[in-house]
Amino acid sequence: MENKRIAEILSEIAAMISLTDYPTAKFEVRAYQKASLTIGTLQEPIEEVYKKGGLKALMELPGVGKSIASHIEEYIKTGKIKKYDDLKRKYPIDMAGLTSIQGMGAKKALILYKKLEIKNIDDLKKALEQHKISKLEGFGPRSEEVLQKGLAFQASSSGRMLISEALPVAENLVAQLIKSGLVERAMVAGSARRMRETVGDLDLLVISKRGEDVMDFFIKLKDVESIIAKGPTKSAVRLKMGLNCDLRVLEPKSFGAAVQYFTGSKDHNIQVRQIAIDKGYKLNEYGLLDRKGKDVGGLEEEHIYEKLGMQWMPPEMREARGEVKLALAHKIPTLIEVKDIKGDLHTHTKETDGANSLEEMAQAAMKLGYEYIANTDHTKSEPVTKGKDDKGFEQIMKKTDKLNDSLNGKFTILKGAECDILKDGSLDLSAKTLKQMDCVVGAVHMNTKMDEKQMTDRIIKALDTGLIHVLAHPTGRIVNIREPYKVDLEKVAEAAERNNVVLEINSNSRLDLNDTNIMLVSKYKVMFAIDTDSHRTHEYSLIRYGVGTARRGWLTKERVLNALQLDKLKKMLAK
DNA sequence: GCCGTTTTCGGCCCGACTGTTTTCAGTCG
Repeated sequence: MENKRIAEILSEIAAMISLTDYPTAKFEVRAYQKASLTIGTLQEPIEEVYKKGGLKALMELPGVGKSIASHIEEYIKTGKIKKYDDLKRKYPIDMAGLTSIQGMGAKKALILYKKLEIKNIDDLKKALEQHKISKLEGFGPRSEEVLQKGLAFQASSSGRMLISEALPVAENLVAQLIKSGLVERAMVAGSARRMRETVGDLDLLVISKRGEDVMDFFIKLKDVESIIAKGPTKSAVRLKMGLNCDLRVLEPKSFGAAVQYFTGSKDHNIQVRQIAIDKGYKLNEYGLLDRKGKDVGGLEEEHIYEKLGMQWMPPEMREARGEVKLALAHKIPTLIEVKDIKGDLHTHTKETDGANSLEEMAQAAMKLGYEYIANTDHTKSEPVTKGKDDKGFEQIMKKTDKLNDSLNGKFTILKGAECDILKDGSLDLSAKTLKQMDCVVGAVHMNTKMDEKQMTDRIIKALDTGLIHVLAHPTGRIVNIREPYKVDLEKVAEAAERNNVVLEINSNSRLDLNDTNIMLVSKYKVMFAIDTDSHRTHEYSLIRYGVGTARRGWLTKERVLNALQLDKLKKMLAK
């Protein structure tokens, strides 16, 4: 799976083009950035897209035209892109790495390269330590401070990758192992199976009698960058996408115990092992053994838990947050599943910053078996997104009515907006416009650097208008990129309960609310909406990560608004 | 470089903020 690498190359090309000054450069930059975003969020391996439909299929991706499609083709065929290599010779800088630091763009990176020969993050660190940067023209002590902070934030999140980037790669590796014919079973374990929001490495398990052949096959896969260790039962490799991956080959009789063991979490396993000890057993990755060393566990993970007097529980719950107690009491809740989701209440179109038309978004949702979506394009305070004013939304709503008529009730587009909650807690559209909408998603995007009380008051004031149905990404964070703003979530939940406002679990790269926040606010009588915040049709597939996050927060479908059928949903929204 | 109720050329999101300046460039959203 080369999606991440290709996305990175495209974005690096964009950065390098931004250093040139021919007239159309800035538009080219945007084109490459857009294409990078498309490939980066694609859940299907780009090689598969190409294999199925060739160059034409690539060109159907939003923002990908003839030229970028042929670059991608070149990469799939040869592992190289000439345009990229040429630019790289001109600018031998780790653009992707350096520009990933907040406060550093392509132009600054170029100056630092020319003046101080800074090529990568390590060079930057050294230059900062020696305070060389503040002495440069155009830079000052504040510049050093900002970059220092950017580096620190990056270091605190580095090495762990967003689940929606990591899991498709893991699943693709599993698919290749199964396809090889060398294994009887294969699966993803570890934190990826538990749907943790970020994962530090990938753990794969297979059953096979041909361990050495499996390993030979595994280390030669195209995804592998280098081999860290290789043996007949355990190998570890560095993947090109930037994570390490462990593969274990097991005998069938150990599979259940190994799946349990390697799924974790570590703390969960410690608790489970203690129960095994209390019952006179020994539990390890090879089996559940009685005092005589006889394996009594059985072949599946379920058998292990059963034998210990516990109910099996979804991997998402295994974080030692009380699930072991529940399992012993046989009170594990039935968690929400992807198939329970009936629609998406937070979507964008190319009217603002999306890539597809409303019709395309609706068609794609229908294909998934959804009953409805809410169209929630941006409002005017965000010119970046081409955000619309009252007039703009009147037009969008008219179009939506027409489109709904043509759909004959087979599918429903709810009228809405992702309405900015402004600095003072007021809303970015008039009450008159908002009252005409079925689903208003309120969101904080700007002026996020206020203190906790100010931010909490701001959000509560917005909720108290009674005009908001869903509070989007309630803490404003983006995983690995932006920290949450300071806000008292419990007070917000209290206001949400009072105003019948639904709290969002954003499935996109925000994963906001996250698992612990969901648990925190669950004690209030609030509903949740699991949305994808899709800006292109294929982002609907991110729903599994929102559902995974909800499951990590122990949510059942009864608490999820968009698990309701349309008529019931409408009644709830009307409240 | 992409894209098309403006359809194969000529548009394409732009204002706020910051730190460095002294009228602005770079970055971010």
